[in-house]
Amino acid sequence: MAMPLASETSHTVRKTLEFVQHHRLAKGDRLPSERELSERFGVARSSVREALAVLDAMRITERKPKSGIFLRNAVEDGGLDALVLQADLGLAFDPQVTRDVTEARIICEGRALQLACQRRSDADLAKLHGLLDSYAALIEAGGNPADADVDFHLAMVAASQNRILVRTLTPLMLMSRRWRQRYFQSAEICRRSLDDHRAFVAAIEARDEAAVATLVRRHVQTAAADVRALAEQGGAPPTETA
Amino acid sequence: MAMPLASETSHTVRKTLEFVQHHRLAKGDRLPSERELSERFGVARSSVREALAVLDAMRITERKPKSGIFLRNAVEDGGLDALVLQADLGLAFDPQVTRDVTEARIICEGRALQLACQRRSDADLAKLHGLLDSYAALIEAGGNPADADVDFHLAMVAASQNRILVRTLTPLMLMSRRWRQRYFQSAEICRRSLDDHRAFVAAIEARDEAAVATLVRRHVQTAAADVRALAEQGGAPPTETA
DNA sequence: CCTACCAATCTGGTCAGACCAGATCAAGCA
DNA sequence: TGCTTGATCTGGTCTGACCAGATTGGTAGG
Repeated sequence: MAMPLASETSHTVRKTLEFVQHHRLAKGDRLPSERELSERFGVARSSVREALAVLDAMRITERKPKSGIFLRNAVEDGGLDALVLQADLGLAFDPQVTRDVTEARIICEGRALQLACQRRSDADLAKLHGLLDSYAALIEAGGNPADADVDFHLAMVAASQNRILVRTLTPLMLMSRRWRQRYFQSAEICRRSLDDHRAFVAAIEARDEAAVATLVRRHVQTAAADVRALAEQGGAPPTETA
Repeated sequence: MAMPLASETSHTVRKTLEFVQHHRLAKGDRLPSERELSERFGVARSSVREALAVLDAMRITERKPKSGIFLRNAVEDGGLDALVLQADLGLAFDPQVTRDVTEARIICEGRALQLACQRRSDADLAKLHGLLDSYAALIEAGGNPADADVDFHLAMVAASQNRILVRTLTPLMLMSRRWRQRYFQSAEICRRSLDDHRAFVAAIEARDEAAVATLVRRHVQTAAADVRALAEQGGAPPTETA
């Protein structure tokens, strides 16, 4: 799951965002016309329009009829989906954003898991145990658990019985998915992650809200720190221009 | 602000969502083909494709090449933007959703405003005072403060210096915007809202985290209760089929 | 009667070109 | 200089076409 983009439309969305970033366009700036973009990107105008419809829906661009296409927000000020898109596309990120994401995750997930302690059903617990097992198996097999990690965290949040919290946390999880894909290449880190997950399930099973709150803070902050360390030693962010 | 939809594309998005709702389509169900939808809606296939691109980006639909269009999620399980869309379109809502939104808002906004107490700058404070004044003036003039209310709350959250929290709360606020538009027709409620806003600013100014937390809980819960009461006395939800 | 295979059909993906009407802007007139 | 006006540009929408893979129904073979 979690790969929203498909073929030419996504290709054009990517190209457009890269164009914006490359040309340092700011809020209110005007983009080239649809016709020029289609020529520049080597796709039909209809494809450009589909991409722009998506960017419009994300409040990144604004198409003023008979006038032009304008940047409504810097990409980083658009909706959360825009940030997920940016992450999926491997575009550069403002470091402040990653710090803010970490903080927001701790707030939302922390409280969500406390609610999960209160409200979890036996079915929720069974599902978590199942996910835990497949998570362990995946790591054992040497796979990259980035996606499974997202699923696991969202399943825990779902035990709060609040679907809106799940939707709220989804983009926050997906945004960090790419970063963690590198991060999880370390077997040591995978093992530690698995241990944390076990602790999470145990705490939710015991309805131990205090333990869960502490776990969330430690788990998310540690992960963020590790990713940051990786980024620094790995040099510049992955702006991989296609 | 906060009116994302424009012309034919939005029209088709709306029609499509209405189709899904009317036909009680569930996750995994298949929609009619693009060609059939275009005929049914009386628009060109290209317009249908733009609308589908948007719905795809919102993870509501999934277009499987050469196969068909499938419902990835019930509308209510899509991204938060999808819910905002649904609210803007005036489509019916599951009551559980409104309860979940309230809870999520209390969690996120409560913590965000505590952070705002710690981190607010003088500029933040000045901006809040400014918004407060125009809010008061708007109510005095008999205008509907629904949009101004959204702006005010987001400005408070922005004082937390965490842009991701702002982005997270934005859809939660926008979603309830419609409900509150009716709610704010009562002068009494407007006055109470203004008093609350004053209290918010005072608490943030005094960096009183405890007061802010209490205020958020009371403010949001009261508003939700009032809206619920309105909905019950007002009869069925506004499913206004165009 | 059931299975296996194949061709007509359907589907999304993409492209090309056309028309409209309002916005824009520069040239030309007053 | 200032204002009008018309050529040009822009997004919005439609029509129609081709491609290649997915689907499916019917037929031939077991």
